[in-house]
Amino acid sequence: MPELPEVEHMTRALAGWLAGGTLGPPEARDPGFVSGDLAALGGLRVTGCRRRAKYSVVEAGPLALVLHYRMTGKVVWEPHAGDRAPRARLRLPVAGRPAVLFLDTRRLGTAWVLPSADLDAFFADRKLGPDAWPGARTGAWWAERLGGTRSAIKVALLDQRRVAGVGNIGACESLWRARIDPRARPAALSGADWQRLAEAVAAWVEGTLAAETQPEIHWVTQGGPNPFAIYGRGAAPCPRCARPLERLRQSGRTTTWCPGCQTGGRP
DNA sequence: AGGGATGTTAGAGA
DNA sequence: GTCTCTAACATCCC
Repeated sequence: MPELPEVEHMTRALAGWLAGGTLGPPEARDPGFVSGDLAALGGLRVTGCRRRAKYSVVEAGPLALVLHYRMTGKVVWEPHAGDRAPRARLRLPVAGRPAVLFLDTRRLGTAWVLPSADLDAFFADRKLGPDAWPGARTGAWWAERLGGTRSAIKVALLDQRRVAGVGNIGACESLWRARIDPRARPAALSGADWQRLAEAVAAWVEGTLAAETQPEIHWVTQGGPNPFAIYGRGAAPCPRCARPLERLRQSGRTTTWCPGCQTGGRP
């Protein structure tokens, strides 16, 4: 599930659980998702936790642990109840504190242990663009980052090389909030469209963060009402104009949108 | 039962 | 180089 705000939330949780603590010997179940010398983390003191795009970075002096949650990964505190045995499990003991677990039922998530000095190269290899949040992300900033592509704006938003952190939900929700047609070509967007997009992405990130009230993340699939304005709502009436929502397929991903009020840049 | 799902990556082809 | 599509990863949910 995790997109930028969920990864931000989990990274903050990691910081609260790990910062200043001394790691014990890590243990991995079905460790094909881990690369690098996991055991070497044992005995190191965690100096900081930070997020880059949809990655969490745990820095422990000379070594860093990088986590990517893909579709179903998450981090929790031990003991942890309620999950069926996840396919992937990485346990990080912390002296005098509860252990931290990285769990992933599907094992699509990945963990890397690498020298801290190699972090910049690690992210450079992935060709990630600048983070969508935080920072001064004005309409002009978005126009510069995405304006040079001929792809539809929805597809451009998902391209992590242009701007990192926006996923399928964030793209759909932000375009709806900004009243931009997901099929619009970036060249067709006005300054006002870009400005609304800038505000919409920030509102999506900050609203999602504000909705997480516990250190352990709450997953949409754990039940409860759909928290999104339009994502996953099929042909329900648009919450803004009441016209039935529609779905599109763009570059292999489903776009939910409202043809009634998402008119910015309309082709 | 089958299809789709919040992500990334590689490869093919236009 | 840009862009699109497909497959793969593995599991769950409708």
